[in-house]
Amino acid sequence: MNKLHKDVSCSQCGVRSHSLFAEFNDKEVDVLSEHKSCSYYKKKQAVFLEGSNPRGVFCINKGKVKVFTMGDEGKEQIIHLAKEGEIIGYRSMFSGQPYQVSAETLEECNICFISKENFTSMIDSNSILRNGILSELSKELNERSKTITQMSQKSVRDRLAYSLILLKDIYQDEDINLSREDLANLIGTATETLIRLIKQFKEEGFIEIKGRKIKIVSLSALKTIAGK
Amino acid sequence: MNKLHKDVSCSQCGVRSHSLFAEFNDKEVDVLSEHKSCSYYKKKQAVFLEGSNPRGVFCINKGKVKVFTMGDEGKEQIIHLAKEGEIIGYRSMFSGQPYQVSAETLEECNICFISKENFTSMIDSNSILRNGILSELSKELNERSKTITQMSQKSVRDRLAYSLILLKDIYQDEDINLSREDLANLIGTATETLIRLIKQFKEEGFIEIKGRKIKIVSLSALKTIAGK
DNA sequence: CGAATCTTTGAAAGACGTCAACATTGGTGG
DNA sequence: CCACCAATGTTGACGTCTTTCAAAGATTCG
Repeated sequence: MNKLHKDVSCSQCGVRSHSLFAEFNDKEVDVLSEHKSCSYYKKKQAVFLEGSNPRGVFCINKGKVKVFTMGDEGKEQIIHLAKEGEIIGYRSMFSGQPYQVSAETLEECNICFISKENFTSMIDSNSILRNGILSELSKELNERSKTITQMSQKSVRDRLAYSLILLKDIYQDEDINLSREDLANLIGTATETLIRLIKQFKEEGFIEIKGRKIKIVSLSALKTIAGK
Repeated sequence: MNKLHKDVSCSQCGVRSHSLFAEFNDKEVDVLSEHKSCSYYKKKQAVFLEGSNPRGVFCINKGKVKVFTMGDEGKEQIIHLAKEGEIIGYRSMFSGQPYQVSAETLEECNICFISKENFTSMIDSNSILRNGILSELSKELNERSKTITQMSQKSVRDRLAYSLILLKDIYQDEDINLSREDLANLIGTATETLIRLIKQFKEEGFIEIKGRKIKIVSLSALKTIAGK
């Protein structure tokens, strides 16, 4: 990716078709495009911070972002991994609260910004977008219910299997490329415990390790461990 | 409460002012009232079931309801406790999925039902309700993020303290009256572990026990344990 | 009053976190 | 381009929190 970032027009944006803006007509896309601004983010750069006030939403054009909260003892809990096409940062916007989570890039990213005013006016005038957002929020709520249940009822080993399946979806054909610490913070365990379990999975032949990168060899085995 | 339940008019409903319908004008309240139907639910009665298809939303007029998922091994995880004035069951409705959670009364309840058609048409025509729902969904999402973090980072003891604080809010001046199993399923632990910790809290003087009922004596001590 | 359900206690095993030491890696400046 | 340092990853040992199983009390409700 070029460090000298060029604005991408929304009409040219390859990931728009997978986003909440997929159903926009040409006119709406143009309006959107006029009102957004794009930025290049380097790896590990903050997108927004827990406690600050939302000024708009972020649309990921390229790259992956982790969304996390900071626990009382300063340990991160990763709540969500966002990839190309996803919009982040709108939840707290609707509730009028400061951000309850932080977002940080996991790799180099292009991320567009749409101001609160523009976004809310789009919602008011566009029932498809509105319904898309309601649907999205509802699905996320369901996902988080599931995560809560997992956290409280499943062993770390089971959760690792489950998370690897999730990550497969996010990284597609690429190898999974997260720091051990991030992976541990996603699963909700200590880094050392995670490392031991990764080793187990490798020895059992479910995954391959190349440095920090993880390649899933037997998705089906992982699914068996992860449960439903 | 009388088993022979009488329909309450929404205009007469004492808890409407704490609900999403608080901002409705007289006309809107009348429309709402016409389209809803009320039912009496006995204790431990199902309101809706995980896996079934949403046909509308439920507005709690009286009583408390637990919302929970069933983990792989058949253990409940309570996601939320709903009380008077709350509307439940609309999340899956928006996402077009079957219910991902079940809801069951914790005590005798009066619960009104509003059909999907009526509810969505209200949303479409009423931007205040719409924004209220967006705000509500967002807040819940934030709460669940916090719960995930708690589940993964806090000890059962800390979580018990936290949950008791929450329950104080729900039961107000009444004593907390949940089965040990429900309390364990809220906190995400085994019933036996919960019982041992309750005993500890009693011995430490934070709470009093009267049969299954729990009375909070020192909220501040619990807050210290629960953390931020 | 008795059956069923809920609650409590004990004992033992296991999962997981923490601490400490060591190994490896990747990025940076020389 | 290399060498070095800081950050990241790995391993071992140990303690403890939590679960599980089993069984005995206590309540509740018909």
